[in-house]
Amino acid sequence: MRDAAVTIRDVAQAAGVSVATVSRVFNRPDLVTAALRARVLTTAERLGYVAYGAARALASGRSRAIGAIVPTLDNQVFAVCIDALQQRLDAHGFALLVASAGYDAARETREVRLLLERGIDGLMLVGAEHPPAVWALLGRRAPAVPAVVTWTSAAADIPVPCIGFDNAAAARRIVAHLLELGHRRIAMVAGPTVGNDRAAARVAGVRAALAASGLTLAPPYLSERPYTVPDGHAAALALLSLPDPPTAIVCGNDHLALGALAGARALGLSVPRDLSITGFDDLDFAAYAEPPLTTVRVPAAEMGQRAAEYLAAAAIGPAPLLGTVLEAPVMLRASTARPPSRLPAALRPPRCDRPASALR
Amino acid sequence: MRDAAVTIRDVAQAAGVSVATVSRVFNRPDLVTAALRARVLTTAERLGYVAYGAARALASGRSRAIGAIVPTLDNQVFAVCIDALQQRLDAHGFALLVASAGYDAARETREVRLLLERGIDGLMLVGAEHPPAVWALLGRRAPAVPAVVTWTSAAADIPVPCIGFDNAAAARRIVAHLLELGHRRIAMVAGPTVGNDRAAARVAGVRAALAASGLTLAPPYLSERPYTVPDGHAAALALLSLPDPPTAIVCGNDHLALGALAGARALGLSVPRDLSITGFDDLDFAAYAEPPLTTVRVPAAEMGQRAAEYLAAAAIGPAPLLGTVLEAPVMLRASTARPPSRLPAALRPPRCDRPASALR
DNA sequence: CGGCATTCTGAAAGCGGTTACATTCTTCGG
DNA sequence: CCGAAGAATGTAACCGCTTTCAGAATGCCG
Repeated sequence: MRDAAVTIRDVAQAAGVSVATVSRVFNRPDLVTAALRARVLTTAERLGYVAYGAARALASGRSRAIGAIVPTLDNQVFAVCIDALQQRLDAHGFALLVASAGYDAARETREVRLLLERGIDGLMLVGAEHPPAVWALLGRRAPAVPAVVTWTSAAADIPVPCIGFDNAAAARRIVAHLLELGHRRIAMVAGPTVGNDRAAARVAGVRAALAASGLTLAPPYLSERPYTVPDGHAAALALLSLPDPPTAIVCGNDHLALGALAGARALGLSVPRDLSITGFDDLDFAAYAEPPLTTVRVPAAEMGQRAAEYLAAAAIGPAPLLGTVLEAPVMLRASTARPPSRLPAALRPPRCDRPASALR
Repeated sequence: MRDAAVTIRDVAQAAGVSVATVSRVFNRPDLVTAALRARVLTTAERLGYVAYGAARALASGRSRAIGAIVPTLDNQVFAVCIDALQQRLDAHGFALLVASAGYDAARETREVRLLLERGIDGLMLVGAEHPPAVWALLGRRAPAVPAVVTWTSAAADIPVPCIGFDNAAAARRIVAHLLELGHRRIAMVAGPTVGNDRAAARVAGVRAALAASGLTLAPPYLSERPYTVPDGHAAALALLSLPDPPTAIVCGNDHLALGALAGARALGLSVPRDLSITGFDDLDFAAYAEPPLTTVRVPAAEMGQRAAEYLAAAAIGPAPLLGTVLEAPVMLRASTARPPSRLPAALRPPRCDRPASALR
């Protein structure tokens, strides 16, 4: 395969020095005389020498590669994080191996193993909830492979530092906003909570805020749906066809909220006049939705950057960080307002003198 | 670093066999007796043995890793492609190294070098236009590292296969649709075309379609903007404040279109009654925008999958593929309609008896 | 101008696997 | 029952680079 590739030996020979010197020119340039260094560099350039990472990793014991596993890259919020992670890692000379686990614990374990096999020097994970096998795998190498967990701040029982935000608190704040506006019938369309501590924390936060006002959250006011726009649409339709429809719908993320917005529109409802809707993530379409979406801004890029800084450092020496809680502010926009004083016309039971189709 | 890591030698010793046998158990299991194989596997499992990729790569000459460089992961369309690429690669036992080049040729060259250094067995690139250094680097290893170029179908002068679609044709079709509806004043908000053959091809396509109807495209009807929502907003505002505003705006991607939609709304225009707007990409918010966006569906996931299949194959043996042109259908939705019969009220020059603010 | 501390540079031993080749063990045909 | 072909396993030579250690070159001081 790499038959004709230029190796360090070729460079050494062409420059009339030893391989050790060539190696030093690239790794510890300060140890080599300026003149020699220049000669080697020139020769290397001329020959088109590209050091072979595998050999380097094998000899030095570090791969200068970091792994990251996200639930999916389909969701822009994770993609943004990965983008930031990669750029920052790049600045430190690390490469990024990505894998997506699709919200599946078994697949995640598999990916961790694969990444470890690749000799990664660090690993970024999303969320606090991971199969025990993951932690076991991580600890196997000695010393254990440095890892960070993002998207969460609850560092409770996990053996690695967190760089994230408080999902529950953010959910609480957005519900508090709704309560202040006067809403009492507040429903939630959550993401799937099994194996997903972030989704669960958001539900818990909503529930806590409601409880503080003597309200509760339970099906059918609480529904769990995959994080997609069509699911948000369907969920909103279901909620709004309830005999006692909510005046506000809290969505687990912006995709669900965008769908809910469309659902409300399909029913002839005006948001926020007839119904308030909130999202979570603050993706770039959120501020430009119709109406602009009140949502929680998730510091995706910043998590990526901080994770990169931490992992780059931890790959070299001992880890200087234990936990970081980032801000996740509520972005108040036009999709929330005071609840309507009475049931919106579009939701009222059909009467004989009006076309029943309004309810569809 | 990897002091206490379990090596193949540990497994061999514990299982009472030679390292060669252990290696064979994992790579050519058919060459080992079932009984022995089982014994080795059990021992490996018990010891928690994880083969070290770097050593493997060094000894075998292949890293089983593929690289991918995209302009940015911020744009969902690329993230979707990468997600598909990774999943498919995973099925073939390959890992994925990603990097983003931020539409910057120098940065891209750097990333290619870095990836090559990592010993990748294949590389996915976006678009046909790349600095010569990239091709040089790719050919340096012998045989050359297999590469694919996505997002384009114009395989003209590039030395690697393409898996993509015809940007110009898609743009032509969407403009044809507009022309059929009766539009004559058609403007375009394009992405930055320098160093970006896709953006340039879209402009060319629009121009070709217009030319076929005796129309032309030039500033101020043509403006280039970064691919962001706010830029689409600003561009639409600029276009609509022209003395002779367009009745349709073709946008280089969905982000620009979403911004344009918001811009039109801000001016009090109703889309599509007063103005038609089209996008490109068909991101998941497009169908749920208000109004739903007429756009071109870019086969992002499919390009990722096909690139994975090709690269996985090419990494093993000779490449079985030369070029694939995928469909990029126009999705007709509600953001396009016949042009208004006369200048919309909101765009008419202010008169003394109406508030001038309508124009802002 | 010699001796010693200080730099630089080179030789060579791995790093943890893979794999060509040698060796040993089976299995049969003659 | 012997010998050879064939199957299974072991031996050891790399893969390309880093890094320790020793030796050569240089600079400084007395």
